[in-house]
Amino acid sequence: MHALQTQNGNVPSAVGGEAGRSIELAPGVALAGFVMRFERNEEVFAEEEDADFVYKVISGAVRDVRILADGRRQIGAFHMPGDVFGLECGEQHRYSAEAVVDCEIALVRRAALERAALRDGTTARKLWALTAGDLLKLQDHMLLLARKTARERVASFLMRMSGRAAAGDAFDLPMSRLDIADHLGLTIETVSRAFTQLERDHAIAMPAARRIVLNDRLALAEG
Amino acid sequence: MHALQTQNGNVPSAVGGEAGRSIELAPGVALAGFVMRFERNEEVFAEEEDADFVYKVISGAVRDVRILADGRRQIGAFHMPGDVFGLECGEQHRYSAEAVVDCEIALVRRAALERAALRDGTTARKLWALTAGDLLKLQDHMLLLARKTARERVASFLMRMSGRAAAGDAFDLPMSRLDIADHLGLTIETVSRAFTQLERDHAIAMPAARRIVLNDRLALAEG
DNA sequence: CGTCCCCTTGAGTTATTTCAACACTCGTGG
DNA sequence: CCACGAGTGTTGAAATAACTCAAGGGGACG
Repeated sequence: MHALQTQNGNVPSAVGGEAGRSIELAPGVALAGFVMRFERNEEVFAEEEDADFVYKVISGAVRDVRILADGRRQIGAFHMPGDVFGLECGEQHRYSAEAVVDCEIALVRRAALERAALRDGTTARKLWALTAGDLLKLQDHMLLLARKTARERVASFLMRMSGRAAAGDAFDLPMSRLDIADHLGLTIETVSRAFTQLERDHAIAMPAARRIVLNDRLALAEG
Repeated sequence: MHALQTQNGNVPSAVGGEAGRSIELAPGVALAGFVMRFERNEEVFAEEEDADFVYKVISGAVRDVRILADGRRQIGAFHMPGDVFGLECGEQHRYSAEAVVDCEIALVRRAALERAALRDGTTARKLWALTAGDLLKLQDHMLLLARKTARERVASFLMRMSGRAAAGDAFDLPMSRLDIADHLGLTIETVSRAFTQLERDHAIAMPAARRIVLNDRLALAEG
């Protein structure tokens, strides 16, 4: 089975004891689970795989990926530390999830979560709130994909990835230009040019390709 | 308050008795509600409005709309008869909903639904399933917006709107080319050209601008 | 030191948008 | 009955944003 044996033959190492470490999936919703390490580019779960677990990023970053028949790739979202992902209402995952960099990820059995939700209305509501939160984020992203220019898409992306970083703060992007392009519906070249252009316009500084310093005026470029 | 008094001063007419008509929101989840008529282009609810009701299309069609500061418009989804919409986890609607054509829409008080869900785990799960279903649809739409060509977007859209109609069947689109464009992230001209092109290639026939007859080969154009 | 991977940049191409004109339908009112 | 205007859809021509193809730079690592 997958969580203990990935398709590429790796055996991700369990950390913190297989048994009963408490994982907080939402405020006030903590269940027994365990933590595993995943290497850069390792698959956390695959499309069509049974959704037996729910996941939470402890450290690192995760992308979820879907592929069109002819190879076109789309990254639906990046999951950062603290984010819960892979929570499905149906029986199977509809997309695959991969570690962007080396990760620690907590796993909770979905069956346990479902039981808790069925017993307790408050837990059920928080579960629903998780899915509803994903929906809200996706709605914003849809607007970005449908109506924003390349420059605006990259600016919006940087604003989101900066998290609580203020103007003047530096932060690191864990993902490659290709990942960003596949998330924003662009090509790597267009993403690269947008970065260059934002830097030229003093909306950001780039001490390194993946290290970003924000300027106030980036917010204006968001559209 | 909105459901009884819309922003444009109209008073939508209640139908079937204000009190206690039973509305089925999901299989096995039926609550007391009432039915109202909305005219073409009338607002069902507004962005930022308190989400006091959950809605179900009885007849007609509804679009949900979000507007960017500079006027760019995006239609997140069309809701057809049988679809539930406007179900929020938070307190406010994040987008507005408008009648595409004259509609009959059932309303259920959200408070009643929340109470039912809190009491009964099965109801809570079905509520969650509704939101999760919206999320799945939106994920497909995201892929369309991010990675498909204009022709593929229109073909995919027609496949979805055709519902159970088979090749050779005709069906009517309730919405304008502008609505379609704003749903697919295109301009009206590009949408119009894609229709013309699909007809020229015998993927569809168009007895009228909004009346479509499918051909098998439309599926190939989907991408 | 060489190789691989990732990122950037330039030049030419293309899909889509923009701007403009025109056709069609449907009410309304003369 | 016809003229008129508003709303909607189609088409053409020019402009442009993003893509494709191609080359080269730089860091990490064996």
